[in-house]
Amino acid sequence: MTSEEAQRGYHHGNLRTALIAAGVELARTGGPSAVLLRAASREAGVSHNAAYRHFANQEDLVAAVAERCMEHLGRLMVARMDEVTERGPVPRALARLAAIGRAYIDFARTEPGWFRTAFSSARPHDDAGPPLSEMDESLSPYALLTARLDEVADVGAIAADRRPGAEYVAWSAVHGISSLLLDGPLRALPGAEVEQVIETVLAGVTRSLGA
Amino acid sequence: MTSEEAQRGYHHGNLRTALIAAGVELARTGGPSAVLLRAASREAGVSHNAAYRHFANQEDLVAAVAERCMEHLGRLMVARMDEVTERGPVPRALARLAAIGRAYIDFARTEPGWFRTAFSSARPHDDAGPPLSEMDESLSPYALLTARLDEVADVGAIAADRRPGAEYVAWSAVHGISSLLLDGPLRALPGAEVEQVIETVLAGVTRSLGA
DNA sequence: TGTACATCAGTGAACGCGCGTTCACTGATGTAC
DNA sequence: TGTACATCAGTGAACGCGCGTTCACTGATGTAC
Repeated sequence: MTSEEAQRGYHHGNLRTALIAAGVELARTGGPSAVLLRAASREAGVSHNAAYRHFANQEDLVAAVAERCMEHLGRLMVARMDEVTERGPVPRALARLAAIGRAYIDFARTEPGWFRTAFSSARPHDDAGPPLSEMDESLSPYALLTARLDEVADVGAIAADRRPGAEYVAWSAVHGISSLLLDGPLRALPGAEVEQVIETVLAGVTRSLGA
Repeated sequence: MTSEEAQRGYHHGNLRTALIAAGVELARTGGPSAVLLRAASREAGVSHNAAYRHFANQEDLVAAVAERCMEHLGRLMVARMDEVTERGPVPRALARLAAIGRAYIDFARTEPGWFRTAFSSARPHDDAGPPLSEMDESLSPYALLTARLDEVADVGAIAADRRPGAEYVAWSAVHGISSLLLDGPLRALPGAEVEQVIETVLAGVTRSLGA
């Protein structure tokens, strides 16, 4: 049902998918404010009000595009995590944690439009209840981070009293440096210095865990 | 010269100041994208193209407004820092550092429009050369942070090898939690939990210094 | 002190732009009998 | 298998909106002599 539908082609059929794909491309270059109904329709080769058959309004389209951007981020994190080659349990767990942090930062730097879009309309994170989105939960950056921290705790590389709230410390640092490199006063920092700053921040996170 | 000018009133005279003030109010409610030439002119009670006598274009106005927002942030940081009552050198230095971090986060939460605007057009941070802006350097959040870290180092509460790059670790964590609370999945977190998260992050920063 | 003139700050009308959204419509697809 | 009909997906024209920016202008301010 889903897979045949996705193959059917544009002119009749999966316009919703096509519009989201077009929106993702617009977001890539121009960020969330470039995700316009008319532009996406144009890109999809369709009249500019056909979109209303698939989205209630522009906000709806942006939300769908944002979800795809978040998925892209999650996928990069998983890919980088899986590349880790360390063998010992402790080095491996720490390397996997660092890898997803690195991926997050790299995503912000190489795909700033997607990064900004992903967080422009993020739904609130609710602990209970059915998910508000259709996104694969295993690609959620937050879920990935939690799993990594659990891993680190499992191998005993983090003091028990430092596990609670560790998500926020790690996420804040990584999200913060990403934002500062994009929008902040670090925007024009030369490449070599950027590398050093990233290393320092990631090391700071590890250290704050008491590892 | 500057002070008489600033008192002269709107209708003839310091329209530039009036437009920036109007822009700051617009930014407060609607963020950087609400800082429009026509809206600011309207607010200042002037025809919508009078602004071109004082600003080259809209971007110019936004940059001026952003600078004022950054000043507001700096002022809050200084005020909170000066409220610290701790007496011993080490607790005092650490409390002053935590106070500016708290102020930064509080500013983001209570004045999200200003916070976003401040970072929407931040000029690159350059180490040498004349300042690109007219902003009082002593109100620069970065300068304030550096001074606080120096203080902490001076009283011996931070290992010498951890001082380099400490700005980035602290700033990233504080900026990150601020952004996540505004735009990220933490947006809808209940107030009590927010307090706890902030405490955890600030504690993580202190810990990462080895203090 | 008075006058001629340049300069400066603001006005009002107009331009073109692209957007979101709504309307009545058309043509294709699917379904009941 | 054929036919009538409902439903669905897309069209094309139009609306109103507010914006940035430019133009020729006017009236006030300041300055040289």
